[in-house]
Amino acid sequence: MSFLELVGSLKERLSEAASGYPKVEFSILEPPEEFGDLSSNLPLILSKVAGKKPYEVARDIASRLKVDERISEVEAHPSGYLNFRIDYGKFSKEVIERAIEGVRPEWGKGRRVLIEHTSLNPAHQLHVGHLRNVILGDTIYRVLKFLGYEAYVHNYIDDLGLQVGDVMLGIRKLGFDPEGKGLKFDHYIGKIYAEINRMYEEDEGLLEERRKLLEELESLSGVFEFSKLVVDRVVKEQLKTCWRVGARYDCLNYESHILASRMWDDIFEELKRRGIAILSREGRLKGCWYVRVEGEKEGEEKVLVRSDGTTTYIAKDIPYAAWKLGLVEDRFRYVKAMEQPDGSVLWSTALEDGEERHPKFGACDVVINVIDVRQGRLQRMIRYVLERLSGEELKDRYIHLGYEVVSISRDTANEMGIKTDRKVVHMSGRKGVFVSADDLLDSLFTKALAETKKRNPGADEGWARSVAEKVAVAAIRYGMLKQDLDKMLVFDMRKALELEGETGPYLQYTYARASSILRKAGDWSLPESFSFEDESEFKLIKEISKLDFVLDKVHRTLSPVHMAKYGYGLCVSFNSFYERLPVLKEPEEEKRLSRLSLVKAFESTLKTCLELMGIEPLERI
RNA sequence: GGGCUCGUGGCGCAGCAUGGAUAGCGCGGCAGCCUCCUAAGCUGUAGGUCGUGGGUUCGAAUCCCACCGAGCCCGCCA
Repeated sequence: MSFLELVGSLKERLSEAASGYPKVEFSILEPPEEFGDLSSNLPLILSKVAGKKPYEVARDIASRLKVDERISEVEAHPSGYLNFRIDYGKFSKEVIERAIEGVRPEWGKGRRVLIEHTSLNPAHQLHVGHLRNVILGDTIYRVLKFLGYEAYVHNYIDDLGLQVGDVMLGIRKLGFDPEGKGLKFDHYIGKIYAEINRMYEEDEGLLEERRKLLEELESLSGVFEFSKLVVDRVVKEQLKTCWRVGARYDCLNYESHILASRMWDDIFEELKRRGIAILSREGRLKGCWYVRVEGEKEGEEKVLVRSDGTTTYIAKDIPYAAWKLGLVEDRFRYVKAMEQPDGSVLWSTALEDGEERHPKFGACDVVINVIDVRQGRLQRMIRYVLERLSGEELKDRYIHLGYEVVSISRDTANEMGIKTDRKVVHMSGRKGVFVSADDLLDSLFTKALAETKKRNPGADEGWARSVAEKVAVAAIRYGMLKQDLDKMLVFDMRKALELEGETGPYLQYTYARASSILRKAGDWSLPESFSFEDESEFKLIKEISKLDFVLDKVHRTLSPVHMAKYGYGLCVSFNSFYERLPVLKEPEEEKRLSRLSLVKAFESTLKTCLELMGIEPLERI
């Protein structure tokens, strides 16, 4: 029985014991340590409706309560709480055995989920803001996959956007070096992109040139052919960065393929017919087709089709979203684009000549779009249009997983040569103001390599480099996950390079400590019965048992912060156990084997937790 | 102007869904701990009007309202 199940069972038993009272909502929570392992506020709530003193109700319920055998003590506290103690003699065995077995809940079995993340413009390299997106999306993917979902990761390539127009114009004005001037190709194109944006300020005529280029791009001919080559090279380089931090994808969806599929034309007809898309005959939107969300005021309209007949971003997103949900037939063809470092195939949509056999993409039960909060309104609008179209409530099926942006701290901005009085500086690829993801990873690698060598004098160079790379990724991934989605992440180079305290490397270090004990233990097997006596052992067992409790929370909230905090807490518990009690040197056989089992259970649980966050467990560090 | 989000020790954050028992953690400060399973660690200590005011309640960091401060969105860009 896990912690989640224990809480569930306790709640049921409490409801039974309180059957004489009105039915109320109550909770089971963890009290401060001296009050026990679990407690319930049921008597406090009942006292209100029953008009009795909380303590009285608590004693009454305690006397009727038949608890699970894993609960050894029930106390009606004068405060009105019911406090419980876990019988670790009984609880430990199943917790440890289950942890070692690695049982996993299958809450998503039989359900298809589509996660879209990354989706950055193919006009520049990734900066740390994009990294937050990639890492959040990838972590949610890992968790949902673990929970038994049939999960697909999609990366949207906006190959017809303004940014591509900028790049094409930039190349025309600045020239094109197929070698990328010795830079990583996405870095090179990013420089052109920033430079042409600077040039607009001096020469407004360039904007007209770009408009013509965009028209040509949308016609899917002419400059489009060349842009495709550039875009694909940039995407490939961006993917290298994403792979480096452990992400993987199932399919790249190209905007040009959505356009070519003519899915929009059909949906547009339907929107017109149903009166969802409205033609503006006068005023500032004259000649445009727009939507207005019910209840919103005049002036809140969103244009779908411009007066010149071209479509806006939101219009192109509607058929794509409908495809994701299976509201329209799948008109895409698919080809194998490349193999990824994890060995899986990355597919791509195609215009024609697709593979006959391919995984079934789209048509998912749940769609999760990982996009920063600034697009919240647009995402709600897309969902609104889809709801009008399908007549279905999509709140639980079409989810915008919004997160706050990453900005740069004043200190780091100053070090980068950006003068500012403000507390933070917002990143902008267009202005060339950003912290490069590749550069950050390189800096972290260099620092981690020095640390690894310092701690392992004479170690093999290849081994040290491999460890350093994994430590670097752990640092960046944990750093991105440890604060909740609604908090702006202020990037500070000094803090980002930290490898101590609540960081990814701390978790890896703790894992290595446990691995080291198990490696040196030789042959051993689980004892008949466990012998634990120390508070630190009980605490660790309890933490281990909480894995599915935490998974449940992440599943419900889609917020990986809970996984991060859990992994950290698990390690804190282990380290305090580690510092207090010997394992290998414990003279009593039963205790030694019990502790070894506990270490094994911990190692197994932390491993799961790390893998869900995309952090490599390291046996030596 | 309308909408969304955030405000918790010097700094960075958990806790808020489901109100309750001394408000947790990391960094930084101070004091300790390596003849012992990896000190990327551990222990102790100092430091908090939970933005402000009001309301609901026996009880509010948590729920409601107002205000203040910060950020974002409100484009025929994406």
